[in-house]
Amino acid sequence: MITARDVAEKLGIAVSTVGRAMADDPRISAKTKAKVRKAAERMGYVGNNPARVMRGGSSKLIGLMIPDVANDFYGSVAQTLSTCFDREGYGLVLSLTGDDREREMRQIRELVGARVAGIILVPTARPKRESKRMLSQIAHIQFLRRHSALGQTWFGMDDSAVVKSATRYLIERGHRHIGYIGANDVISTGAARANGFRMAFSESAVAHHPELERHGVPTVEYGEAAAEDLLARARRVPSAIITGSIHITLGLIRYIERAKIKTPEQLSLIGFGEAPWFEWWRGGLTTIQPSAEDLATSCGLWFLEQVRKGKIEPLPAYASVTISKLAIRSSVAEPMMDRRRRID
Amino acid sequence: MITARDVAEKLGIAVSTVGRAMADDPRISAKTKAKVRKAAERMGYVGNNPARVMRGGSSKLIGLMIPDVANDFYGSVAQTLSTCFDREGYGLVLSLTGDDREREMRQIRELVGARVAGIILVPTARPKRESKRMLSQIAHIQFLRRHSALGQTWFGMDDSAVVKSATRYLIERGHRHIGYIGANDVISTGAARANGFRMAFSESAVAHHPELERHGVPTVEYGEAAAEDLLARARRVPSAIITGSIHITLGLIRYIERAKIKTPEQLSLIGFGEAPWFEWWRGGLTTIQPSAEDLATSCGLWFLEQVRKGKIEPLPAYASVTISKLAIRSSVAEPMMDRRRRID
DNA sequence: TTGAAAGCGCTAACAC
DNA sequence: GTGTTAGCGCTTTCAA
Repeated sequence: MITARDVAEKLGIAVSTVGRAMADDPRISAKTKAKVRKAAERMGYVGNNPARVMRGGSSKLIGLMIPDVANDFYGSVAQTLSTCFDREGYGLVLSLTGDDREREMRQIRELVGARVAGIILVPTARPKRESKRMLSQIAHIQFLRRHSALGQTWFGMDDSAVVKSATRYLIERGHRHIGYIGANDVISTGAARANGFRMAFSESAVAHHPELERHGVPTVEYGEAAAEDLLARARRVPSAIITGSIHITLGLIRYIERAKIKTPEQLSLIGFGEAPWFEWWRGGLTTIQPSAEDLATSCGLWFLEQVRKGKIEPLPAYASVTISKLAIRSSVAEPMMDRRRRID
Repeated sequence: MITARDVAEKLGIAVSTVGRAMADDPRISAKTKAKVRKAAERMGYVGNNPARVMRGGSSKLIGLMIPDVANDFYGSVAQTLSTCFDREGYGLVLSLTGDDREREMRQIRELVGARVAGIILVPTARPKRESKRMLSQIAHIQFLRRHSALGQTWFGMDDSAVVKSATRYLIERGHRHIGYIGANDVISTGAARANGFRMAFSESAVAHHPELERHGVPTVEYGEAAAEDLLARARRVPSAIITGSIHITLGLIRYIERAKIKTPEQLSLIGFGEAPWFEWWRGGLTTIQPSAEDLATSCGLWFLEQVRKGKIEPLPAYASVTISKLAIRSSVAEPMMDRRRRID
């Protein structure tokens, strides 16, 4: 592979001159610059970033650690961030944790080893001590989920507030037995969203039934199983279900389709997340809708700014909350009369 | 950040010993290895990959260049490859081209600059000359689409065959006016799939109507516009439509939903791609289904093997075709009788 | 079994 | 305006 030295020798000048010309150093004459540029172009010279990094430069690479990328939400996040970074000449290293702390730790090690300029991460439920220590050596920012032990820099959404308003929406429509399926409390968003769910009841003087809550690992499989479990109840069968995670929403839908449950006649639904097809599913799935693009854009721009300023750990403490909306479509109806009578 | 020298000094030994111990060199005594490992662990030492690369090592980073990542197909591809690479200690650099050749060229330059070990790419319609030249310096493999000018290494699918069989499926069900919306012929998969469409007619002695074909850039917007255009015809309105791209399928569905067209009563449909919700959309969308996982897995494993063997350009000429299937669901019916009479 | 030293490609400090 | 040189952190001879 062609090096700056090759270009220099071909032109009979010094390597440093080549370097300066390529970096558009003001001390170099326009004539030399043109000469160097042309030769570099012709010879197919592309600067060696690892060498630059070793000299103390920043790596132009940013790590993104997310649970997975095969769904609309994280897909959009990756898409938005990659595009955002690309505009500033930064590349995106994609690390998938699978929500597994061991894998998370290995990935952090890889990223630190690659000397990325920074890391944006959706932390797992309980990051390992080693992960924390490694992160403390490198500029990083938490996305969506948050652990105070991982730093004070976080971009997230209004988890509690939006779930509360979705729950209130159901209560106002007459639902009294509302099921909730969400992530475990060890995940910060899981705790916040469940909390929003409960707050809606305490603020409305309608009884909250803890036995209608289900919490677990946010996967499609868990969502499907929890939905089945919740609807198999002998009494206080929920007339509506709210989900607090994208994967769980997919699992719930999978179950509803499998069990051929009529919505919203037999069951009202409020899903979580953002996918084009939610608009079409059975005439439209009402969802709690965080904006992946807004969230990722604000996070990406802010982070780039810090990285470019050469900010090292710790980054300034900063919390940004992106407001979500409740996209009202057709999956919520009033509960069936007979059932409501029986219940109240 | 802690270096090998720091560890060496703390232990009063030479850097080379530290390096060898970390690399599990057989010449180093077990005792020394243990000592070094423990110190490294305690001090939070993580080897500097850029430095290794400069020494001549490989970078443990592989570039993936795809048009976008915010859809189920490419999302799965990225997911599968990232997981596959991770197991072997390789990281994935995600570059999105947006199907734009300028952006593609810049991204290639970035990847070459980062000295990635190799590149897996879905090339744009007409890569720039400069892109070709840069790629010739680095191990790379084409994915899905293929340009002979970019090398002889390719992993793709049975584009022509599967579209042919899907078309035949419609013909056998009595459809005579079948619309096709696919990518431009400058994209290799676009040409191959359109070809399969035409072959189905020539093999079945049913007239092929070129005016029912639409070709353009494979985007949601184009798919939506082409669908509208195709269904606005005064005569020979298609009784069925096949799509030859994921994005175009999404655009077609968007139009069908917007125009409130009944499927399959008014129009039969065969989509392209793989998304969980295709199974549910209006009782099930029949689709041409390439397996993103299979495709990505075979490509990833083969490529890793080459990269690990330290293979440089040109990679051995190799073409692998992953077989797709036609997932038959409920979006195809026989054409309406009156229309069929009128047509024949 | 371990140490010393060279050198990968680049940039920045210091000449001239 | 351009050249010379040192050194980033690592691995790999070559010595011991």
